[in-house]
Amino acid sequence: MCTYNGTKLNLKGEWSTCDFTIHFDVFRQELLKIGGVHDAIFIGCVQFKHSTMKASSRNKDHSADGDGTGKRPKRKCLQWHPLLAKKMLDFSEEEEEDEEDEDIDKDALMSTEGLEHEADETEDDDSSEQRARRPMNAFLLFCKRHRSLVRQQHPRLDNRGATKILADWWSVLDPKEKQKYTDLAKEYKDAFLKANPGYKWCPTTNKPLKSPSPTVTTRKKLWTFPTEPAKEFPITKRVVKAEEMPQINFAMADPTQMGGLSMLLLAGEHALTAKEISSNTAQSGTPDSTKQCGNSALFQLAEMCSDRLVTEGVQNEPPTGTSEDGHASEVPVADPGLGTKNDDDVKPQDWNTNDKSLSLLTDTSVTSLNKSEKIKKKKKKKVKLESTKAEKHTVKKSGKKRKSSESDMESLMYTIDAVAKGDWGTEKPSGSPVKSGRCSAKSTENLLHPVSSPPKKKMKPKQIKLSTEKISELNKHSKVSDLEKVTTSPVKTETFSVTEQLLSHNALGEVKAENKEISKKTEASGSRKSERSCKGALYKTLVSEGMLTSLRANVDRGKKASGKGGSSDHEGCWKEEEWSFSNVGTSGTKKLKKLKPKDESALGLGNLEQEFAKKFNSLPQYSPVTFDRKNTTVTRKKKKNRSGSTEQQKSDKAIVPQDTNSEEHTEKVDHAPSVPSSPLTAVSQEPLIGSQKRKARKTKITHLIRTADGRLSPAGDLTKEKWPCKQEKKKQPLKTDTLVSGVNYSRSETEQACSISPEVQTTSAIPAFFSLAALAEVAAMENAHRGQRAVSLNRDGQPKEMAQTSVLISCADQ
DNA sequence: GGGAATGAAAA
DNA sequence: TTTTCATTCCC
Repeated sequence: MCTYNGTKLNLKGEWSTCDFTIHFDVFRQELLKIGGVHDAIFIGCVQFKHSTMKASSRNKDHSADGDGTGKRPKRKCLQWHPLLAKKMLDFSEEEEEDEEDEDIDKDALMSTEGLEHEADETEDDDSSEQRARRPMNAFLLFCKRHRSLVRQQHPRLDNRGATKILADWWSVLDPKEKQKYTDLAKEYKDAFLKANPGYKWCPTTNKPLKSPSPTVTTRKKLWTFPTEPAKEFPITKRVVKAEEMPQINFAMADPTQMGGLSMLLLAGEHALTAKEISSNTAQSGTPDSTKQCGNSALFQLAEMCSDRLVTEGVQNEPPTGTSEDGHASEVPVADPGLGTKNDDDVKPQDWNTNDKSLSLLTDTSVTSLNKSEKIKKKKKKKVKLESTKAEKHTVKKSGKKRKSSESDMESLMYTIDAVAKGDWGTEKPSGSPVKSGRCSAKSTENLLHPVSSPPKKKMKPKQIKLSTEKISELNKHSKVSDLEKVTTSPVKTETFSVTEQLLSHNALGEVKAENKEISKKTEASGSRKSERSCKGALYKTLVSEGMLTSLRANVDRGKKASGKGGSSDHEGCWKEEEWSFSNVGTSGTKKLKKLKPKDESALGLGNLEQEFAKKFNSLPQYSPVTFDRKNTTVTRKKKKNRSGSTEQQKSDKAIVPQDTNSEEHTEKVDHAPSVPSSPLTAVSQEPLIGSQKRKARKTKITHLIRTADGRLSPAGDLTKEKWPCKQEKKKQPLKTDTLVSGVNYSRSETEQACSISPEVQTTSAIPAFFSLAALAEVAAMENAHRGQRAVSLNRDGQPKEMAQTSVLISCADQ
């Protein structure tokens, strides 16, 4: 939640989870210090959250009552991504180098808590919300990878049922295959632990502590920096501040949360360095930090924005006098130094710096007051309530904003709000219902953005305005204009074009129309929007992206749903969803849609993240058919107790349709040679683990199990039978069945790229890729044209680059 | 917000 | 041995 001049914005992020409270003034100050880079980051952060998150701005009242209009925010905890580990490392390194510079900031910013947290490391028990999420275990990885398949196969099945099936599959899975998942899980875990040294799975019982300020949700920094010099710094100031302003908890975007953004940036950097460095340097005529190096346009933009903020931002006074002011004065507004730093190393450096700066801010900024975190549940509830309220109030706000010449911050806030809400678009004036724009997507979309209801609209138009204005203004303004022009305009167009293709025509059309209108309006209102325009453009793009993403998800869902209702699985089978990769650790942070084999760009990205993504993707994905058959034949016996019903369903349906599908898709999928012919081989001997026992206990109660002949028979005691069953399985060479259908769907990237079934392409593939690509482009802000062409032109069906970039960017999806 | 699964880690 | 929590998302 952001608090700005009494207005609170509630940002909920699916992937990011955290609800954080930001005091905007503080934030601004921080930005100034940092030199604006953070601004961009912040934006990005918001953006990423946006897709699933909805934010609403509303008046302070916490007391919202909730109505659970929408779905609850899915996660509260930050998700951990392997990439974070790396980032952490980088950060630490840099930090040491830069210590001097940062020391000051740290002192200023550091809060005692922050220190404590550092010591504690990521796991702050206090703020349960902020805790990094546990890395997924092997089974979860398996579930994640196969759930979609299960769901496709059994559209009517709810998640529970799907989970059961997955469990069945898992139980049947060949140990070797399992091992793959186990290994990856371990790898994730290791990386996670590395990143979060002190992490404890079970938060200490601290929870009971209720924070003094119940309502405020404080965000703690989740991640720990391995080497934190800063700890030593006194933070008294901060503390005082916090005390003074209990409400104002300032939390900057942290790397963890920013995952998406960071990715974005990284992608941008990469792209830039790879292709455009020369051009950029030429363009960036500005003496400032940006030039020399091939900073990404995004950064430049950020800086520019920050500068303006500095000048203009002064207008907005921090409501409460905080130490920040002093700091602000102390620190040069836009610190060239930072810029230079960033500039020096194009890729990694920028990244690191950004992270670093962010991290600093976060650490320091995080206020302790609210430490006592509420239990997640409570928080969630709160969030919901708040969000709902926010929505309600949204209208008011919008009205306000437009009227007065808002400060940049306001505009920013609006934008954020809009983004958070997911209002991309439809612009209708606040009063009018949004429907038209969203209509197409809406059916499904509701699921994703339940909260966002009517009020959303506002933001979007505004953003659009900004973008348009920006462009125009840029033209006027000499400074950044060149750069921006290049970057922004293309971005815009790009977005739209992409959008059009992907999105429903209606929505697009409306959007465009709105844009035009908005642009007009904007011009009229005019004035200082240039900076905003920059932001706006960025936001807009982001928003668009988010929209695309959400739409895509919705579409998929819709298809599924439709599939459920009537048609069988054709649609669903083996769609992109199946292919989609979500970072294991991150949960939602990114989805890797088909990775293209080897893209240059991809290579650039090739960080841990990619590696992990690849690994995850490379995990064998087994055809449901295989399982089904197996289950029907072999497994049945085994399964004994377990959900007989589910199995039955499974077995019944699956085989026929699935086969067709599977075969169709077989093309794209490669049969992993390495993989044993039948992944499903019975698990020979696993000792029962706790969970198994637990399961056994439950199941013990009795379930119907299928016999080999397909009859249902009462299951015996699970524990006892379990072994025998498995043994049988094993021995019974399922292989015949399995082998036939038992194609192991492990999709190698190359394969995916090369062979994509026509269905896939037509149905789902396109939209997803484009959106991702578009976003990437935007992020880079570099040559929109470059990315586009590459993507669009790329023939294989899906632009490889796009895919990769998409992965990075589309954290929010779903 | 519960639930459905498995599993790792902690209590 | 039992809890927590990681994933997903319908109910």
